[in-house]
Amino acid sequence: MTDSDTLARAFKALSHPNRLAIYHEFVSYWEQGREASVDQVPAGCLLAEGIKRLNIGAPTVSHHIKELVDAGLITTSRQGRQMFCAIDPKMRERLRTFFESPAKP
Amino acid sequence: MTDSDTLARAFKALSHPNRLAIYHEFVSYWEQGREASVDQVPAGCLLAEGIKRLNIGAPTVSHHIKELVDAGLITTSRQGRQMFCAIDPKMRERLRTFFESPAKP
DNA sequence: GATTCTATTCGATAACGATCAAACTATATT
DNA sequence: AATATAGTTTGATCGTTATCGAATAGAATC
Repeated sequence: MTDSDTLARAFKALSHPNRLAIYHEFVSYWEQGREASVDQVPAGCLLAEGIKRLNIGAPTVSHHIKELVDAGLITTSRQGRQMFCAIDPKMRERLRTFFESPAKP
Repeated sequence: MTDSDTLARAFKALSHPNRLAIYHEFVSYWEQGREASVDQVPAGCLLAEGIKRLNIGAPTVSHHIKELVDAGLITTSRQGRQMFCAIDPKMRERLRTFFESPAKP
């Protein structure tokens, strides 16, 4: 897959309002945790407090998270029956530089 | 439209490889032109040399450009029968800051 | 081991989007 | 006026996707 396709795929993952909201929720946790050395966010916050406002079901959230993972935007791990999601800083930085001028595609 | 929807819409416009390529072509021209005080790019480059490699027809290019405009990523103007496209620097900057950490959504 | 909790997979549906060919509009050239 | 050029609109097709309910899987708790 070309670098251009990688970018397009990441943008596609962020192109849906609900998925963008989920990603942004993870970003918030991630930034809070930087000083506390916590870089992983329980996905439970999605189904419980966080994403409940989105009014979408669990299968849909699962689908969206898979898309974010496949696009390289986040990573996941597991502990027990909970899933943990973390922002992938490399992809985030790659996307930031794309919008820099002069661009480095 | 909320700011979040604005972002999602911009990402959607960039989520298709061909549209991303078109946008990026405009970015290249825009950056070259900065020193030369030229901030507008002839769309003719699309149909002629530039976008010909994409192997898509004129109606599709027109559709894609409209999407980029509607998403606020570029602006267009006209001189005679030619269309001119220019990057919208504000939206570009807005997207760049979205990927900054800490994020300012 | 039965139940509960968290997440995933499956199958279906309904909406959306990329693309094209054909027809059309507007501008420029002759 | 006739023709050519640049882009748009329309209508259709075909693939993709967001979403759900139901069923499933795995892990913790009782």
